[in-house]
Amino acid sequence: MFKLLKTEGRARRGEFSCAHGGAVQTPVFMNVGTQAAIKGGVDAFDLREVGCQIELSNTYHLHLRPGDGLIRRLGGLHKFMNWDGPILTDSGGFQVFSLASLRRIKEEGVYFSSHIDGQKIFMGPEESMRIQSNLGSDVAMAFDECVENPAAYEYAKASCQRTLRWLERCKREHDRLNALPDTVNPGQLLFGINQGATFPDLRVWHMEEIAKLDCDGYAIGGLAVGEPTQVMYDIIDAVEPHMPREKPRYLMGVGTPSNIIEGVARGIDFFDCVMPSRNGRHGKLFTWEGTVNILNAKHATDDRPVSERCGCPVCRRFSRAYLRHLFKAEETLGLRLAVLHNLYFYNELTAKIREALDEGRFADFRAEYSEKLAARV
RNA sequence: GGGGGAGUUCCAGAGCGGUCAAAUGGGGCAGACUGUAAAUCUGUUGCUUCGGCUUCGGUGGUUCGAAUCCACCCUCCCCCA
Repeated sequence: MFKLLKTEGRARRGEFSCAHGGAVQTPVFMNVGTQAAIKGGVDAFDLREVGCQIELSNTYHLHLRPGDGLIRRLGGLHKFMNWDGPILTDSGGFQVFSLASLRRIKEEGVYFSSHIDGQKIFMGPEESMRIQSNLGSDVAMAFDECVENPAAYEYAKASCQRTLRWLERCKREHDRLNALPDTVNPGQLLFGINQGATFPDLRVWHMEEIAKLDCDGYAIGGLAVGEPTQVMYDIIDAVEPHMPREKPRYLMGVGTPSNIIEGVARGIDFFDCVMPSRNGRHGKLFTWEGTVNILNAKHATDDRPVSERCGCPVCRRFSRAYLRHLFKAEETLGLRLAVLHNLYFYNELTAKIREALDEGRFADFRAEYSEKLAARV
């Protein structure tokens, strides 16, 4: 399921397989399609075009609309969105954070009032597992509480203890569902999620506890939610030595191109982030030279592509002037092209990281790009 | 020819004696965005050597003080002939 091919320092080069993917090459960036679509008008065929290896969708959102029962009846999420590659589903734990004003947390689970129509929705570990089972994703994420930073120590402690109890319930329900005769994807894997806010002792304790549950992979959650970047790196440094070496590690929701390089350097294999799609829709384009704001006046007459060294379908065909025009004219084609470019960049970034690892020069790669990619050009 | 209405900062459009460099939209310029309630949100938008200076169709006037009141002129719109 996960094969560690090579290491350089703490950085890892690996291969991950699941029911819909022979070998996902890691480190990998998962392309985010929350509602079974990449925002900005990008579909499953486009995902192939931009080099996506694995897609991510969301339990809470698909449960609300169109409903996981419906998706199950229509043959599962892969068929529904016509993506036959690997899919990881986030559990709804992030919505405990992002929809904080619309929910109440109890021991049994979380009571949401739907952000769409206010309807009362209960989601606990078992519900999240059932929904993800109905979706038939290849990797289900444990239902957790993503705690906002900065957090009070006592709250973070009680929360990660509860998240541990929830993981035990997730595991039990997940195993039960996988064994049912009519399960959509009986090969579905389960990843546990580490929490503990910015407190190294909580993080390490929690990681050691969840490691005992023998999940198929382990994620670090609850980062990039308010704390300074250096604190995020420090927490990864603290937790990583306690993560099972032979299992994939996923840093949830992260991040900027340089966050990804720094995450790899700290032993992370999987990443996901809305940044390439959201920032793309907002006119911010990632390149090897730094970030381009295509809306800036200086691009109005620029006939060059967004990046001379980018091989993406957008840079091969269109100029900065044209892209800027599309944004200014509010043509949705602009959003689509920007998102395609950014996803291509993120997928290429991880491809280059893998290449560097394969050739034993990741340290050089990191030194060259980690800061450079944060520049604005 | 007669009657009525209107001209405000890039645009639309408030303001109708001082608290007006002038509301609010739009446009322009810039910024934010990290397991997506986000094609969203925020700032800024006359000039300035930061003391002030020049703006509300034009000219002249009333007033301590005018985008706001008066006179004439210019332009545009509507109705009647």
